[in-house]
Amino acid sequence: MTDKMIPKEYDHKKEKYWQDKWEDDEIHKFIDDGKKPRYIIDTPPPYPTGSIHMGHVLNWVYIDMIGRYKRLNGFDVLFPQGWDCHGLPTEVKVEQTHNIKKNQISRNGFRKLCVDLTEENIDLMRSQMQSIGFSQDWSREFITMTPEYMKRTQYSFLKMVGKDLIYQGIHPVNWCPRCQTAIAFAEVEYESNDTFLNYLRFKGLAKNKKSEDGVLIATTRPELISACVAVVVNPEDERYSDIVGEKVEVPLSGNEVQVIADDEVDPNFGTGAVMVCTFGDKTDVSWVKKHNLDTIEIIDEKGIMTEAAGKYKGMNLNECKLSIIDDLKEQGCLEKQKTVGQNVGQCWRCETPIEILVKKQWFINVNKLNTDIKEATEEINWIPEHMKSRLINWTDSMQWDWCISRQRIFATPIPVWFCKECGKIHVAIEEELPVDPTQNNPIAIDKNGNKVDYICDCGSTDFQGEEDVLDTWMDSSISPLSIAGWPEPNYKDYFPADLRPQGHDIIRTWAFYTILRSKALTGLKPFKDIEINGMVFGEDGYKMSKSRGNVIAPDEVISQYGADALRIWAANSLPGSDLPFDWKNIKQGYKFLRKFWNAFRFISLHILEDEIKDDIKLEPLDKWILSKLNKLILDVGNGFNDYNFATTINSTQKFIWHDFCDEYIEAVKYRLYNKDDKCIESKLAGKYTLKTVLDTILKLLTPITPHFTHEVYSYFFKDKIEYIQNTNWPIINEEFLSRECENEGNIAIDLISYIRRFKSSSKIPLNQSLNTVNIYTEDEQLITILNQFKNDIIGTLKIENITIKNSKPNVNQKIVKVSPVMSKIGPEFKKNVGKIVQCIETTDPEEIAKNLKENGEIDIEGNKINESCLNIEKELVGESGKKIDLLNMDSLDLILEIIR
RNA sequence: GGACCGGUGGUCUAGGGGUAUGAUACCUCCCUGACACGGAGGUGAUCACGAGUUCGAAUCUCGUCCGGUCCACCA
Repeated sequence: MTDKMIPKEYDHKKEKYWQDKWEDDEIHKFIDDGKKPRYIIDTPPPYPTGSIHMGHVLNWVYIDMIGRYKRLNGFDVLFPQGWDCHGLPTEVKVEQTHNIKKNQISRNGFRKLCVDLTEENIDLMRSQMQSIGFSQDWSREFITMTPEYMKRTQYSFLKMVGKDLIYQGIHPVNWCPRCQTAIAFAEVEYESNDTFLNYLRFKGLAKNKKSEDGVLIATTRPELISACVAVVVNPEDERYSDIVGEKVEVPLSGNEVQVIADDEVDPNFGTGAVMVCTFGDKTDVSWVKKHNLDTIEIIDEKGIMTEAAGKYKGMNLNECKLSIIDDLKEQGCLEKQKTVGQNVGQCWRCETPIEILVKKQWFINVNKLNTDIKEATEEINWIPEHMKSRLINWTDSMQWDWCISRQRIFATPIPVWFCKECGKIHVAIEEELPVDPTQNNPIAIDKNGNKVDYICDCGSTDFQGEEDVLDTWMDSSISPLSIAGWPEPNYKDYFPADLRPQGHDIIRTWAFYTILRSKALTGLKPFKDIEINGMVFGEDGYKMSKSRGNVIAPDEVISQYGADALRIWAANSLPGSDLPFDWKNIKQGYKFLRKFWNAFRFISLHILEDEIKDDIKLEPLDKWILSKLNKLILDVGNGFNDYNFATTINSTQKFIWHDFCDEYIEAVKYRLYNKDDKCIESKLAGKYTLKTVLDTILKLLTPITPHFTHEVYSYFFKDKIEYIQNTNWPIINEEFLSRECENEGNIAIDLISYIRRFKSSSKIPLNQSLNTVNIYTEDEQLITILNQFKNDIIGTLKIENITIKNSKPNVNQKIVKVSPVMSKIGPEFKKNVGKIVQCIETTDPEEIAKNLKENGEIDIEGNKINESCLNIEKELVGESGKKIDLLNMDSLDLILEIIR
């Protein structure tokens, strides 16, 4: 042990010192020499917004605990950190900051501004992560906007094109008019609000009677009326049976459309007649396809009405809606308006309502991969298990292919050119990656292996580079492949990853896409375990969000209570369960560390000067705490292996605070302060035990509170730094793992706390000695046990004289109550329990006790009940001497006579 | 509308066939040679509701209500 001054109080400000030391000494580096088994973590690459939030803290504390736990268990851990850079928010931020629009400067210029902003944000977030003590190997950092990462993303595109899984096509796509790009279904979120359902009269054009009234349709989107291509009714709906097949006239536009029948129409909604517009929603798309209807492009990319809208051209959607409603009213076509609730799909990044436009886009053929995805999903170990069904459900609900092209700038370019002569698509070759086709012409490799200009089959060398870029999820969905070094041939040494930790909000995106890509590119599942963490709620019980004003920044907590306290809060939870933020829990963690620090200071006073030897004769109480310690090693290990973090931290805290500090340390103090040479052995046993417990629990706590344990551990050494992170996880010592030692110790602890309580309630100061304690019991086993613990009992309680007598004191014990022990009686007597319990409760307790004493059991209608099935409450009766207290313990069958 | 998770002392929580764990808050007492930023006690829960299975249900089954999350979506 060191002679360094140990401060009276633990200073969490020292956390920074350890973070820097770890970084300088690279103790979290992935060695990769093949000497240790590898453990690969597919760390989430967050979007570089500039600050991390409590959700990140929860997710990364889990990752970090596992990483540190695995390192202590002899694994070579790859814990990289990535950044998912591309995407709209950064573009928007750049546009705001520089007050420009993306089209006002060159693509490269705009891209450069995005890169600069992203780098700044990564720097900020990296240092915030370090301030929580996360143990990433920063030499393995990956950034999706770097050329080397983009090369992998583009290569994965090439590979999937080669497997016929990617195609370009003209399809309706979800379109964000604000971002002016296509988005995937996974990026559409639904918001509910109220709107008007408008009832519009379409004039019938046939000459028969039935069609005179035409048809009344109900729509929430009258602004699309000029794009109406049909009216649909349910084939079973008798109201419309005569008009099906007839033509009707669309109000305002005057177009003639046909009334068709389709059983997807709900006759009970609105009027049971629907106008199909291109495109109001997803059902419109399917009707257009099914009935081979026209499409009328009425909205442009910016959400402005086109030529096809006639007089409404140039208006935005809302202006158009108001104007059309006015005109409909004027013409008498609007028969009524009714408020209805609806869910509007909107862009998940900017919350603008999405439109469905028909566009030429790139798609991944999801249907070809669905079976593979589900197969891999089943092979993966989901924690918690029930999260698996979310992915299965999502996969089953896939209707459209994944649209992977975006009409933006800051993203990985799609490595494709179009021949300006013949229009043929040319996909880049591996050798020219990474490439931005808007900046470079395609190349080819000639017979001699030299790079030459690519010539189209038609002979042209004039190419138009694809301006569309890839969906950001195309970058992040290869993260486990990228960290494994794919497509290097040895990537399978690092793939599939051992662990994918992530939130449940991105199961349908990140988890789904990663599994899809991994199966498509390698045929393998991307990871073995997927741990899904819950969301962080504010103190008010709702999801933390700026709009609710319930956000607490991690920095705020760290500056007040330190990163370890924050980590304890996060660790006290389970994967899959949402976790409310709670200052009380943070403080509780902080208090725990303070308590442990004080215990450490006490221990250090006693193990400072001596060499602690191993071959020592332990006292029964030492064996008691050591048995509990070994049980703790088992529990904590199981907790980490099963991702049951709450159990881990709870059982550790309970052990340290109560078993160790409150009971063991108190009971062993007298030995440590004893100057008598005769007691040297038990003193050394105490020191050995204290040292062993301290040493072990530091290791058990290191994954959770690494700063604290490194600080404490550093006092074990004089002039050098040894990292506890570089030691080994404690091995369970089977010899000490003994239920018997624990039970016997519990008896002694019970007795000690009972007498302590007596002192306390009798207002005797705890450090004042007791003249005499006589223990009376007729239980011989109990006598043996108490004799073993005699010294510790005397010492702890400062008892001058103690006797343990196999007899009764000169008083009477009265049996006041006998009650059944259900856990014993239940399983043994099953159906007869009712009678037995009733009998016990109605019989005089003294009589039961008498029977029990005489026969060793009682007989209730043939059922033999012995003492272990009964709880016998006794009371002492009789005069106790003035200075003598007689106590009857509930939990142990003994009587105490105490002379003060 | 569908799926999943949950409803346990004032608050949060463990457990998941034998009447309940811990934390926090509150109350009482105690400065004992690591710690009053501590310790010892105490009050406080018919485990959402209803029915069923069982000798016995917080625990299993079914139904209801409430909360949360995800998904779908009606024009």
